[in-house]
Amino acid sequence: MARTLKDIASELNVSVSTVSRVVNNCDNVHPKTRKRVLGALKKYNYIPNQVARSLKKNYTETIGIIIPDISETFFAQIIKGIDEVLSNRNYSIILMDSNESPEKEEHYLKLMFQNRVDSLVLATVSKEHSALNMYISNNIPVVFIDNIPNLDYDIDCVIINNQKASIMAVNHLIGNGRKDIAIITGNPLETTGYERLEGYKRALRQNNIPVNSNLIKYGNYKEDTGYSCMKELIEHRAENPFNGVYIISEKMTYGAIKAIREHGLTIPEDIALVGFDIHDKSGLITPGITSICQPENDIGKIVAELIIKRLKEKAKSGKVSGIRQRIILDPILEVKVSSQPE
Amino acid sequence: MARTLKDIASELNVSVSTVSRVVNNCDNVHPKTRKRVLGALKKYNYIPNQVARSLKKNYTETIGIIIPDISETFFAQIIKGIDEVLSNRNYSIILMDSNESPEKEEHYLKLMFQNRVDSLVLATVSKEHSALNMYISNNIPVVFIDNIPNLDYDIDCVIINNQKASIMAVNHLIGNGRKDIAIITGNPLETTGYERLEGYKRALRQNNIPVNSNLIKYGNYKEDTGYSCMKELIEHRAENPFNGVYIISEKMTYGAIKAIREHGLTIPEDIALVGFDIHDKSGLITPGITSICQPENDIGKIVAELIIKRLKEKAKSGKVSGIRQRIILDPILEVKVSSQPE
DNA sequence: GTGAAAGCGCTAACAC
DNA sequence: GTGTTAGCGCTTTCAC
Repeated sequence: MARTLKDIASELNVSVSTVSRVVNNCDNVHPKTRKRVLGALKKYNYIPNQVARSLKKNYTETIGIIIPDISETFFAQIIKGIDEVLSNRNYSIILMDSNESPEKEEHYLKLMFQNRVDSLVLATVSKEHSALNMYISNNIPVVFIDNIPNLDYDIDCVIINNQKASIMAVNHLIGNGRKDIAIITGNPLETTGYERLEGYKRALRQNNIPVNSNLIKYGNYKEDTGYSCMKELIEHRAENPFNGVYIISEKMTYGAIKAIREHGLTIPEDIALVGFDIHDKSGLITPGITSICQPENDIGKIVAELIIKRLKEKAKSGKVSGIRQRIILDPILEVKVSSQPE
Repeated sequence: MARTLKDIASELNVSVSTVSRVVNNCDNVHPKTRKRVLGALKKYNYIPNQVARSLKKNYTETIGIIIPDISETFFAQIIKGIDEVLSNRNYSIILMDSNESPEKEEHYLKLMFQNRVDSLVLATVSKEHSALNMYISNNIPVVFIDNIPNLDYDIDCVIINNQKASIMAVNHLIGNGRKDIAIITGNPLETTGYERLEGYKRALRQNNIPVNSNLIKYGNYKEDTGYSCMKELIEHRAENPFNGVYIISEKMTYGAIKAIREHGLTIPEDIALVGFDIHDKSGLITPGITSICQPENDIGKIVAELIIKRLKEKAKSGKVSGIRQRIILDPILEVKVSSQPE
């Protein structure tokens, strides 16, 4: 079973093109012939070879996704959103997990290209984006999520307003009576780290609170740095007191909470806390963590729609045209107990 | 940039085969020629077309993974394990999320085959496995994880000892003084649901505790059924009292806890609880949830190694040979507060 | 309405 | 050590 067009054709004494026409539902096939062919297709359980098709048609109906950590709910949900839209159109997803490593990301960028994905979704962790050139110069649409690179050409991206997210978080803490607010942010050379830090500073300034650089810690989004940054903050609490903290990633938030508890401090009494991307639908975490959340499913769907649009343009005009879009969604502040007044 | 072998060849006035030899590091190329070709390859930033290669070589260096829910930590971690091993060997992963739907699974099974994946990893949610025939009859190795199908031929799988998992969970509850133990399990037509339920019954019998079918509830692994099953249990508590519960999936555990809290009951005082696949490294959930855990990373790596082995066999003998392996790993019981004596 | 044939980009057997 | 050639399975143009 599942042989080639040729097999089916010679079985029925028709030409491959006729069989191909039936497979692809083209007209100009006699109803009788069609019926015969359809029968044989069924009988031999024929399934077209996408590889051959791709080579011929010069597209693969495949899109690539490179993300830093599939086990982060944020990315998993985005993938689900993309998958929902794209799988209906018979696209397949090639997924690679860079594990926060720029080297792996670069390797994967090549591997994806080698696979000739029609389009790429990238949550970059790299500062160096020369490997993207092959996509750009070959007219392969790239859509950025989460982090966006600093490039001298326009890009498509679907992100949230990161400054706004921070302003919401910090204003909320201030509104609840906290003035000495620390932040655990990401690498400021990445847009997410940078923008979220900027928003934090802006919010403080707007409230006439001086920015204390000793209350700014830089992690790498992973749990252990959330832990170590918080530990440092707590250990220097005498010189640099704080009673609120804002942490810009899911896993760092977990690590930070762990550190706070280990030091016998309580949330929110000693430290009011706002996290990021905390999904605790069932309310299992006590106290409930106030968090900035991103509309992952929307992001995924919008990414998919944008890709479809770019691919259509390309099919029409031969190249990715249209003005690149920065689609910026609003973050959501989910208020729970961790940030409430004492 | 990134053109074809032909382009490079005509640029240098050599044949495509020479260029191909250089690209593939074959010998029988004059060092001088090699150098020239290498230079051109670099200059034009040549990246081989995997699609053409796949068509010619009759394998794609691609493996497919179909799972029911990428946002479950269990599956995400398995994928990371597989990826770690396979990406080093230049394999790419095509991922599809069936979202617990048998229809989607079947569709994806076809789509994967159409993509001519070299091998398939499947966590099936279906009772009907005829779509697997195309893999079997075309000698494409399939490795099952999590759930295994009831088929009349041998299969490769990497799973945990599900009966043992339940026995550990139930014995632990009994050891902590609970005798009236409920279970929220999965569909008993699936092996995970069935085996975990069997283990539960066995453990009770071994302890001379009668099985009360009113304390057995069937969910679908998702959060809302964990919630509704627990609700039912609690509402019929007068007739069918219980003071311990064992829940066989991550998300159902979350749902169940939510229901327990909403009814004003406490864990472990009113209900001692053992969950499944709960990863709470930072100890955020209070009380800490005692849980059966699976060694996901190991599972992923073993799956990948098994695939490599099968693919090697196939390369050698032309077909997937060797006796199919059921690799059964031990579950781990992580004891926290939720199951401790009052 | 149908078939013949070229060709997508590559590999590999064979010839020289 | 290098080139020529056939062909992987398919789509599509062009004849008829």
